[in-house]
Amino acid sequence: MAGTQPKTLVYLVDDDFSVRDSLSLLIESTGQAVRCFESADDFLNNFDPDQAGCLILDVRMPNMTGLELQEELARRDYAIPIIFISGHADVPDSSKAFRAGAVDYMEKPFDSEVLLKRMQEAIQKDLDTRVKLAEKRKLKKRLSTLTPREREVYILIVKGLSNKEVAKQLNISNRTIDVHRSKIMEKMEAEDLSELTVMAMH
Amino acid sequence: MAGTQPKTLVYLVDDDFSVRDSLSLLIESTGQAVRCFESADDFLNNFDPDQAGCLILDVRMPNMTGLELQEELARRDYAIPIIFISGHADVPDSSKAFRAGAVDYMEKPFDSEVLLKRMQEAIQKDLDTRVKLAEKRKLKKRLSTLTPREREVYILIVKGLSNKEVAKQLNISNRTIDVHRSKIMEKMEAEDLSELTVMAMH
DNA sequence: TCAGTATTAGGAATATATAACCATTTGATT
DNA sequence: AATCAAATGGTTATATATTCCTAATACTGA
Repeated sequence: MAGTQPKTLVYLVDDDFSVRDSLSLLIESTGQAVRCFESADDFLNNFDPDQAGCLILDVRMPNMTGLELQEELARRDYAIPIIFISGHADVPDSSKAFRAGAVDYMEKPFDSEVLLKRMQEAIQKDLDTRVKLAEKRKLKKRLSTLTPREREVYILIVKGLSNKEVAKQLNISNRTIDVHRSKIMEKMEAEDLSELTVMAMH
Repeated sequence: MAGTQPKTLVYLVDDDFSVRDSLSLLIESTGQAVRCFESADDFLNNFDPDQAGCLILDVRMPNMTGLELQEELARRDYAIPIIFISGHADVPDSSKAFRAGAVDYMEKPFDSEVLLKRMQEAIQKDLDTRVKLAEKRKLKKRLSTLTPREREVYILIVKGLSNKEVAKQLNISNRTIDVHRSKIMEKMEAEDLSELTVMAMH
């Protein structure tokens, strides 16, 4: 089938070939697909933003470091969970990574079991994030189909106002609110007020 | 006035007197109240769980370490934001602290400005958490006043079912649902269905 | 210019929710 | 035994929401 992707993909970025080789073998032994990159730029030019998974990232690399790549991804609003691997103890780097949302920051050599556990955690985190993001986008898309006036009415309705109160607030007739309301329910694909209220909370 | 507390309080736990002395001076210079403890046990025996603020915590201490204190507080469901200060670079400790929710892990000597910034961030985080927690408790308390049957009806109502549908589902008359519904709205202190729905989402 | 959409509004019929009365049954507490 | 809360149900009336019809005005894009 065209466009078929593995369910999840682990990106592994490290300038050291032997690390890429051994880690990719380790990860693939669990049945998890991996794609290796030898530099941050290599990753930036070839990763697929729509692919769910996680990023295992070396801290020290020539040109762009792992932390710089983390910053760049944040600038692009690409929130893939990152597990840092570092050959040298560096508390400030670790703090920076974690404060920017890293899943973990592990020193080499590290326990393979722990890495695989973190990897699973990171992948699950990404899947959860993507589900929520998809929901949000769907709602945003529906919201964008509302006319300006409908949006005004929408806001007042989910605040809990009755049609009558909305009519008074906007100084137009009840009948008009009825029309707006039914259009809103239709466009937002809501069955009832509860659904609409839940949508409005995101 | 009896029971008056400073708005926020910074707990400072470090076995080194000179650190307690200089840091408490630094923090108090910003107008922020501080309370010092020379050990984790000293803190555990004397802190006030109802006091909003944050915890600045030394990692290495005799008896109970900072990380052990963090674990103990987690066991007690006491989620005060923690800023770790450490004299020795230790990436595994840093990772452990962050993964357990620490706000930061700073190496001595550190920039005073950064510490004060983190402190403000941590205090704000605690205030936010406490507001949300208070909301949750309020709703939980109201929920606990519902009878079992009312709770059943409540769940179906916030799912978006109409009274009629709830009646059919529970196989009782519409009238009874009317009664339950009005009791529920009264007990939950909700003005309208929207409010009830919002409450149910927490 | 024509077609479509947005915003406005009325009437009428139906469905649903809310409030104010009522009463019965059951089970627990005093 | 008396009392109370919980759950049940009925009647009546009013308020509100939903759906069906209608149509005027204004603005926008083909």
